[in-house]
Amino acid sequence: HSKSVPARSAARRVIVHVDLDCFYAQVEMIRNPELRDKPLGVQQKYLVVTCNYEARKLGVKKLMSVKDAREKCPQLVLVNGEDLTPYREMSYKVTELLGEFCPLVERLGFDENFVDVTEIIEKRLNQLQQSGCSRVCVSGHVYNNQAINLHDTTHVRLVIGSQIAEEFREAIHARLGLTGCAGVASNKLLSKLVSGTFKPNQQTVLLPESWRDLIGSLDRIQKVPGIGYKTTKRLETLGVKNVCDLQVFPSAVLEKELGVSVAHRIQKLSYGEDDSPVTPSGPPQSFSDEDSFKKCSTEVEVKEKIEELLPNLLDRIHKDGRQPHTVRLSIRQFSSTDKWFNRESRQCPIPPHLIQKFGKESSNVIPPLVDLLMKLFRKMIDVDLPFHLTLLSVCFSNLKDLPSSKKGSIGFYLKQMSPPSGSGK
DNA sequence: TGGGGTTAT
DNA sequence: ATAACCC
Repeated sequence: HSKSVPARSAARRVIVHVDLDCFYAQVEMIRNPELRDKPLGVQQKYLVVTCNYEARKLGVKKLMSVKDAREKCPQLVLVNGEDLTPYREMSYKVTELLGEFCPLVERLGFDENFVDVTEIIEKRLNQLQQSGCSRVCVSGHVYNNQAINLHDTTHVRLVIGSQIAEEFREAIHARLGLTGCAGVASNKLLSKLVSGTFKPNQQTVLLPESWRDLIGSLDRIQKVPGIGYKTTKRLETLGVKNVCDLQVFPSAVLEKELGVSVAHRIQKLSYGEDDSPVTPSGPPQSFSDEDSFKKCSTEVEVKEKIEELLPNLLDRIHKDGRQPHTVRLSIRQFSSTDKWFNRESRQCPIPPHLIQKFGKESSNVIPPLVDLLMKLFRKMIDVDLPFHLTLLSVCFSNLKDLPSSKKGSIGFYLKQMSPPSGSGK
């Protein structure tokens, strides 16, 4: 079936990137409609992590401190967003909805999804041919206002992609009440970059002839998705400051500094090339819950914090229906220099007799789990010496389906995968 | 800077 | 177990 792309050597994909507008703030406005017309910020600890457009007009920015935000905008309404449950739930509804259109949906964080719509377009092209219709009309913006050539089949396919993107956004709005942006292009990198070009609640398609302009519009190299903080620092060492520098930089030198794999990948990114597939995310690989604080310096406090984190986590695991086989405890220790980046963790298998208890309603898994986690804690921290933690995190991973005998509410969106159809071999 | 996630080594 | 990346 997948080998049915023979002579069409331009076997180009069409990818849609969907990016919800100020997601947490939108969810909060749905939860409490009175907040609709007010400047709203979502607060975690002393940060405003996101805010609605009312607030942005008044000068509030993402990740601004609460102090600065209130100075800028005294009327700002703040809601606490430290419990991600409502956002996580809405996030999966969006992914689930996109999954109704097509199986290739990949999540990126809570508010972004990539959808490979190549196959949907293939079907629509056939329908169009059969009905003898040659009129196709673009939805939303065309990057650079580039003229569309309807004799160019690549253009036509991207235009149909723009129509599908419009349907995605309409469905998300009609069914979930959320607005967002979309970008349509031939790969994930470009679709993501182009989705941000017209900003709230709009969409943009990139035609292949304009990729240079899109890439060239990136003022800093870290704006390339996939080139992060560390790589940027090392590129600066090499004198590579912008995307153009990276394009023409000698590959051999780059490989020596970053390794073959990274060097090759990011240099292709600098040409707008990205052959990474849209990988269906499916259900989560891990469940974690964390809390940060100013100071935690006794074993008793650590135990209390862990006990606070567990109920919520166990609830999520129970609703998921799968059983975790690994637990991890992560900490962040206070340090005046290098304040944010140093996390350590220890993990271990969950003993089988505890795993069994996970699904059970009445059983109290918490005390033995706390014990297990405190053992992990003592592997990291000598409790006889003074310590100063600023974060604790508990993560369950290595999730396995329970043996099919056990009945439960498998509450997840994963569509029943059709059993391996190829079977031959 | 929060409170999450993923993959590669 | 860590390090990099993403939001």
